[in-house]
Amino acid sequence: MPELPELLHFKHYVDSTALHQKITEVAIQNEQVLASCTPKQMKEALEGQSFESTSVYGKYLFLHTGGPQELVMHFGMTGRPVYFKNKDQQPDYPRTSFHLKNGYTLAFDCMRMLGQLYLTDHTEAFVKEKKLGPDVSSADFDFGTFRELMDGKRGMIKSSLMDQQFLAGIGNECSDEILFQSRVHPQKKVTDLTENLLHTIYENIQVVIETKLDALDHHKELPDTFILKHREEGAECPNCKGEIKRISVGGRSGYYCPHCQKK
DNA sequence: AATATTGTTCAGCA
DNA sequence: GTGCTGAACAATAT
Repeated sequence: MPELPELLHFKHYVDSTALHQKITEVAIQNEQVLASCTPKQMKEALEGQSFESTSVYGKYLFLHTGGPQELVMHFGMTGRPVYFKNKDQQPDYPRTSFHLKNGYTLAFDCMRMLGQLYLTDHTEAFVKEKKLGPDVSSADFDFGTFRELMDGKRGMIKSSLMDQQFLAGIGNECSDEILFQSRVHPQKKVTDLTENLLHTIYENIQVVIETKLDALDHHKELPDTFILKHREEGAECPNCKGEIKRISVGGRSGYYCPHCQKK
């Protein structure tokens, strides 16, 4: 679930809760989620520090401390940050918990344990090491950049959108929505896209991310015109009332409307 | 009981 | 090198 809109929402959540509080203890419930350090290193790097600010790049959330090391969260399929005080608000699957001076805890909650925590001393070096493409929510990500990148692609559009080393932040659900809004078949070859369609896709990347983020931040529902509200086989297409179909693209299930989205 | 789910990574093949 | 497929990772719901 966590794609760029969720990551930005998580950023807003952490920014409005867990900042500027001394970390009194780091409790590691499951070592498996530590991707680049030992429990000891994690504790030594963060205990006594505080989270001062956050930033997002693609599907990674960076929690900047005043110290030399910063924390990086990757949420896998089922992760989320949870800020709570009392036991009855404690999430079900905390894998690492950051206890704060004010009595609250910021937990890295991750049911399926595919999420990872990293320590890094440079955000930029981390992004480079992961070979991530441009973050699609960045102001630098203009149409020229997008078109130039697409020039070098030979595969299917849905796979390309989801390739984090190509573009950072778009996952399975967002790619389905971007392509539905653009009326482009998920398996259409990038080389077959016209300049016009490329521009439509580019615009819809922003529309989908902004709409999803707005819905998350303000507890609103997605518009009924979104395929994400009808994302199951046999559901009714909100545009033509035809049947939504499921296909496998790049090893993932893609949902689309065969009538509205032609190759 | 079998299958699908979300994201990443890697092996194997064209 | 690129792209596609399938598997593996974990745990849950249907």
